[in-house]
Amino acid sequence: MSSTKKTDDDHDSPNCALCTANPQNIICASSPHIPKYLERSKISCSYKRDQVIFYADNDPLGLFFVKSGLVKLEKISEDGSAHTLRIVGPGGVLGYRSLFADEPYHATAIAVDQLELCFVPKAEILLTFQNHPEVALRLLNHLAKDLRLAEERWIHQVDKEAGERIAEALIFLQDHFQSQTWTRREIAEWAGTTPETVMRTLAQFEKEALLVQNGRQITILNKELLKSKANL
Amino acid sequence: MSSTKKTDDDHDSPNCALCTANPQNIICASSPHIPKYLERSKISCSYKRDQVIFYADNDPLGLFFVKSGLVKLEKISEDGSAHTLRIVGPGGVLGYRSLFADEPYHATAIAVDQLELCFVPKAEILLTFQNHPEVALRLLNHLAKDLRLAEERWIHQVDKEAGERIAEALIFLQDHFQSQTWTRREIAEWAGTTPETVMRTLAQFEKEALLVQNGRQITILNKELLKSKANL
DNA sequence: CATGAAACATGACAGCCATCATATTTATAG
DNA sequence: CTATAAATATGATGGCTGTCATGTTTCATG
Repeated sequence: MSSTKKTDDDHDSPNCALCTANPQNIICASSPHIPKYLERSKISCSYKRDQVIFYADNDPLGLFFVKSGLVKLEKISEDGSAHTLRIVGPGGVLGYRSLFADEPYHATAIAVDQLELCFVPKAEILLTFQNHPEVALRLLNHLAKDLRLAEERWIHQVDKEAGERIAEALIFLQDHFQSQTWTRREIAEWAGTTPETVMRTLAQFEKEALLVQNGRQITILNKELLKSKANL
Repeated sequence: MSSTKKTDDDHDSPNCALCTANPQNIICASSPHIPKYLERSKISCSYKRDQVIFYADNDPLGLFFVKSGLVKLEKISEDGSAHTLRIVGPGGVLGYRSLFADEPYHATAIAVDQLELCFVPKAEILLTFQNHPEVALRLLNHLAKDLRLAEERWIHQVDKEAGERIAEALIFLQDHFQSQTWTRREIAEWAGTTPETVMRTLAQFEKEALLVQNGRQITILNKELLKSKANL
């Protein structure tokens, strides 16, 4: 939705620039003439909390550029429990792993709260990569960092105790998405545990004066001590 | 070491072709004239079991092309326990994640057994990427698949019980590296558990006639049942 | 061949934490 | 505003599996 609604076709609205809103987005930052190049194919979309952008096992449609809001990439395991693999915020891009791997999505993308993004279809993206290899190289760098992050979180979730993982989750979520609040379940799905364990641990941390809870608002009082609890 | 040792400088030995041995290697398969392009900079190396190719936290030196043998990428967590992230065999490439991310290695590369590889220094590789972007795109595809694999193994190690993980490990290791045998510790480090649990589980699987142990040689008798034990 | 080290094997124990149950509070929608 | 669902909170329980201990076998190396 644009604030100054000129036409009901958001396609060509100047308010829906991939880059005007987020000049730091990884694609557009790669080359100054990419933006207008992609502008003609992009489609604005908005989602409410818990709505799905794409489902695991479906084929990739293109790339999604997050304008505002957060998206979580969630994987449901055989026994039904959900795990949050990554969270993408403003300026971030969604769907590039599947596109490059030429594989179906292996996780489901879900809006954390009110979300605005632009979609550019696959064919257009592939054309862009051909004409601007530097864009692909930029994403390559991003993907390589994603792999490190994934392998690090993997090892932490296997090795660390629940309390350590929850402390680490609290610090990470605050560092990256300050203003956002999370349900106990969402924290659990990020930390690789259960909502019950998150609650008990939060109560314990509060008793130790590491933080204060006020509903979903968690204020960290002693970040250094919390970090040491996380073994960071 | 080449079998027909012409000079003590293995550099230009035709036996040390990146591609002659493994025409399917991901770099050389991308373009027919890459091989001779890289040939002049490559250096042959050989390692014995448990020798280190590179250490975590060091800066990337270049790319390693595996000619024969296996390399495991191992991450040691704060508490000292080791986790095998990936295993790279003949035709595989080592060190590309760090190179693309422009980050230090985050895992240590260790020879599983007798290992032969070629090293091409970083500067040469970067030059190749500039002149042959299709090579980078090929690695991009590989990296995207690596990320899926990492996220899948991550979720499995967090969710599944030790027995399931060990069954999965046995199937994976047999499917990919048939001839190789592994210590109980190596299986544990791949499956995310301890040598003791691996032993107990193997004994149990043997009692259930799923497999036979003969020292380190494990023969799978009923792969389908083992798969169902792994929830695959 | 000898010898020390590493791998293999098995038992006992304990503690972390997932699971289930139940009650209360907060959100959400009609 | 009311009703229904979801989220929060807390207690009780049990089992998986990591840890430690001990003994045996195998391996590597001089």
